[in-house]
Amino acid sequence: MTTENIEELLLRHGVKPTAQRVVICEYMIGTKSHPTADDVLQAVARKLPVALSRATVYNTLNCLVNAGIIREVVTEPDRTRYDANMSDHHHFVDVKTGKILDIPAEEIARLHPTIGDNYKVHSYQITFFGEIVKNK
Amino acid sequence: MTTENIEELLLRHGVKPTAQRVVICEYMIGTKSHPTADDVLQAVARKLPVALSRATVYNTLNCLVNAGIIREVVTEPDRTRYDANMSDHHHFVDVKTGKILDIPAEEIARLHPTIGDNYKVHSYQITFFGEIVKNK
DNA sequence: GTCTTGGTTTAGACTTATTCTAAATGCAGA
DNA sequence: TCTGCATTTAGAATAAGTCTAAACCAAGAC
Repeated sequence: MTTENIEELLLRHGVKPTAQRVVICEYMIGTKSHPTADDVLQAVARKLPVALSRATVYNTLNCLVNAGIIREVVTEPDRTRYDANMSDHHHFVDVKTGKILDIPAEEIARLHPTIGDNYKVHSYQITFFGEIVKNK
Repeated sequence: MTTENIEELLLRHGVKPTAQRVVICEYMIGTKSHPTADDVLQAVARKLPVALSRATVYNTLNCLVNAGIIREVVTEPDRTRYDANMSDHHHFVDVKTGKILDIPAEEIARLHPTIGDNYKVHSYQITFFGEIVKNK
């Protein structure tokens, strides 16, 4: 994706495309990994002519989340990861390497708690976020 | 559950039942909430004749997790919650109050992303933990 | 072109959850 | 009773993330 396209993407979501935001967004769109804020800082800092502040990385990531351009992934309790894949999908965490893979929603049916084709599932967790309609 | 039963439970799982562990485990078994380590400390500290150290609460909770007596619940990125309900279930987070409810696995089918009987689901996330068998 | 305004970025201080450390404690077995 | 080893403790250390106040900068007003 070109820089101009990134700028358009940001504008379309109501985010003013500053240099920092463009380069962070570009990185997020271009990676399939699920980086932490610190990963983003490491990867992006050198691409900017000026110093990039940690606070700006956090600001920008939160900004992109609020704009609906990326989403948070909560798999570990001590750090937030981010994912620019906004399609309907879930996550598979390799407990040995910590690697996180995207699992398309339509593939879920094949992933039975016992054994899938490509994955051996030790455990899984479904978390719903929403509102209680009728409280017992 | 009586204190003797808690001790037996701990022994059965290979955990030496010290006074601190018994009282923490008892609290976990007795609550349906999903307390943080700090919640546990607040609730349990007064029940012990001696001071209870924060480190002991963390040690004990990790110990109970490793023993398979309780499990971690990861719904927020900045704190770990614990759950003594070891049955096959998932979680519903009320985004307004932060309240966490247990959803039995067999009830999942009724919880469609659109609307359930009792819950309005805004979003949900499934996270699998396991090993990659065949890596593409 | 300059001035003003409001949003953005910055460095560093701060907060908060969790882990680490080293000393004190206390049970279990000899 | 003595000894050894796991457990507990208080407080220091670590690390993710937020806050703050000052500097910066782009866009519109004049």
